[in-house]
Amino acid sequence: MGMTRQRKLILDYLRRTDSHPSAVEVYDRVRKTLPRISLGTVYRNLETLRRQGLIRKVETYGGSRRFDGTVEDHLHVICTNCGKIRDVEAAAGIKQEVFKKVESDFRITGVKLDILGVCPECTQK
Amino acid sequence: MGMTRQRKLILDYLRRTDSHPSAVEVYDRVRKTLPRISLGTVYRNLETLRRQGLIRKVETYGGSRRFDGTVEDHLHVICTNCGKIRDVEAAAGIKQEVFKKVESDFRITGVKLDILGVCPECTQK
DNA sequence: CTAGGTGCAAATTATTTGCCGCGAG
DNA sequence: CTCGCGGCAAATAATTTGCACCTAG
Repeated sequence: MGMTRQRKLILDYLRRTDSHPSAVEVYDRVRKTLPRISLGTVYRNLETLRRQGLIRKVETYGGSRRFDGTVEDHLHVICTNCGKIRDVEAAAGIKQEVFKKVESDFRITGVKLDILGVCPECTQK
Repeated sequence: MGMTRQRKLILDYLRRTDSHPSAVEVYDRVRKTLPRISLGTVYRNLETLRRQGLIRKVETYGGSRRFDGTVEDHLHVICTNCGKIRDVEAAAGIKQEVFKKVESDFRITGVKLDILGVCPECTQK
């Protein structure tokens, strides 16, 4: 089943970086190897890879979506100044604790948790 | 300080509803009273009210932003099927607990926490 | 008066989609 | 052959902004 050259490049890049790039950043990067690839192809492949569970989509607060080659459950800290996203060490089971404390008439299926902060570079300014 | 007719209408509506409407939903509603109001004005006033701390912006996962007339800190549960947003009762200090357990080289300033679930209406189907 | 707000329309930004043609199997 | 994928460009969707006029304070 199709793992085309373009799709493989995108996946490899996401697995190799920890910068949680946007679609356009993936595009710019992959274009160095395949100069004729289109942004539409990048978007389509990102969605395909996500459906296959090979990458994750990272929602941001205001900016464009980012993509993450690490699929294991982990937390992100987002710089409220420049939008930078990094992985965070956090006590295991932190989401489960929240889970237990919520009451609702909705059938609860999950918890969306992000840490907000200011990155070292932005703190310096 | 300017609290125009249009701005007041928008604020009143947000305070009266618990539906966390989008900008367009606010627009449709306010237009019943002021048929010539523009969507641009709605967006501008929503931003102004937010800066004044009178309303809050609610980020969603995929859809358009929603607005909330309740400014006190509280949690949202979001229906992953239809996007409906409701307030949730939750143990106080739940965010502080998360806060304490996070380690990062970022200067941590906050925690973004939402509950995901399926609303009663969508569960029935 | 006059600063800020408004309506309107056009611009931006992010993302998705239609079409057509190519190339691997 | 033919079917999925890719490139390109146009469409959508959400939000923002420039501009000229208007209005509340």
